[in-house]
Amino acid sequence: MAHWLFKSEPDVWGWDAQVAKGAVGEQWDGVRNYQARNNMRAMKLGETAFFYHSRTGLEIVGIVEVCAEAHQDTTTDDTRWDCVDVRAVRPFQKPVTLQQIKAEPKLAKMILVNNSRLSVQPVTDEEWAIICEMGGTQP
DNA sequence: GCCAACGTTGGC
DNA sequence: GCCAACGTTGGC
Repeated sequence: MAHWLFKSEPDVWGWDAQVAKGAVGEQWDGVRNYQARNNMRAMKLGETAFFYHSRTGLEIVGIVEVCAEAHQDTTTDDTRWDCVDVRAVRPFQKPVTLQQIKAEPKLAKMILVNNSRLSVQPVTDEEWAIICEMGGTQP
């Protein structure tokens, strides 16, 4: 199973808001970038992803899972834009900061480090395992 | 709040 | 099809 990473500004949509949605989850709407959209289209039900707080958090705070595969983003009539639904799975015991990620040589290839502007991105199995360990949670 | 990096738009 | 202009993102 593939792994992913979602970014959001916590002021707009943060981990707490995601948790409040419970098992039903919520669509990851508002993405208006083809690369990010294509990544969401590639997601399969049950695949897991990191939840990253950008701009005012700069840390990975928990894990979400895909609970509905790609469908039309209902916040727009523009049929180009799809999104998946995600629900919170569990928080990290300890958030993993961008600084920590940058300080770990094995994570130097992460898109998060090299293309900070892509809001939905793939994560390799190795990166997934390392970051889960850093966050004190099961992969 | 600033500004570099990036993606998109639109005139030619 | 090119590329300058513009808008947005996100780390600092």
